[in-house]
Amino acid sequence: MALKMRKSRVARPPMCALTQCMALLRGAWAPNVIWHLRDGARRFGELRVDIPLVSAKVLSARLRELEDRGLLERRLLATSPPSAEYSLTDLGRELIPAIDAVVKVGLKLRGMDAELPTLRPRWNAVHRTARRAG
Amino acid sequence: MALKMRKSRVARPPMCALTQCMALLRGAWAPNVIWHLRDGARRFGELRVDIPLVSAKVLSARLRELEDRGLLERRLLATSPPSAEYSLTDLGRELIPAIDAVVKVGLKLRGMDAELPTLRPRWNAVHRTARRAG
DNA sequence: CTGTATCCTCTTGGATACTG
DNA sequence: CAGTATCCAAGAGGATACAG
Repeated sequence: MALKMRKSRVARPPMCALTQCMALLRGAWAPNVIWHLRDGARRFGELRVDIPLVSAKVLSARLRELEDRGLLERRLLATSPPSAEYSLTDLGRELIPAIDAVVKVGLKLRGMDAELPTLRPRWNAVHRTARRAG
Repeated sequence: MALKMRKSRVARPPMCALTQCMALLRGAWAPNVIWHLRDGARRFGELRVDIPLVSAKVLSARLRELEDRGLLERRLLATSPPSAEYSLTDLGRELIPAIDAVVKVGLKLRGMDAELPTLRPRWNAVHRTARRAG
């Protein structure tokens, strides 16, 4: 064999931790939800305004998922029009630094040159439903 | 209205930067690929060993995607069994801190209590193909 | 060794309509 | 307001076979 194999350069803990932690942030919206809860509780409708392109169904699904994983808590409010508040748990707050790092990189990339090369899986072509008569 | 709306708490730049940057890391394997290239070039087969559960097709697709986005470079080697090396571009290297933060959080979560609650979309139940007669 | 092609499944996400 | 239900589309990913 012409090349000698350079193998097992990483002891594997980082890989698993990365995959597992990324699994917590799966999907297009989970990080955004956590991000918008970083300063305190928000209500369902508020999150829909914070994250304009997300549909009610997906936001609902993400919130439930993140709740199941113990990253956030749901609190029913006994108001006249019934409302709900979502807030991060301590576990959920642990993810803030990671998301923050991603945000920083994202900002830096646009700042430097960074085309962020036409990456709009389709989150640009939608825009119709989410912006409710705004 | 009983509650006053607390809206536009975020000026929106972070949200877009988050989404855009997360789009660069889409999928289960893109972050792992970048992570395993952080110390230098790796060949296709080496990456398959580094990231044991990834299939050839997906690894190929991710590599091409990341190449298209300018995050890594592919270099054909004129060896007797033809081989290829992948290495991060400067742009790709920009993402290291973000991934690093995710890894750190992942490690901390397992360290503290963190069940990382049975989150194995299916990356645990596979294991058959990727481990080639290991 | 380095991929690609096909086929198939599961997940994510959107649109719309509907309930409490 | 806060969701849920249904239907549908696109993407991610795996298995297998095959090509350069």
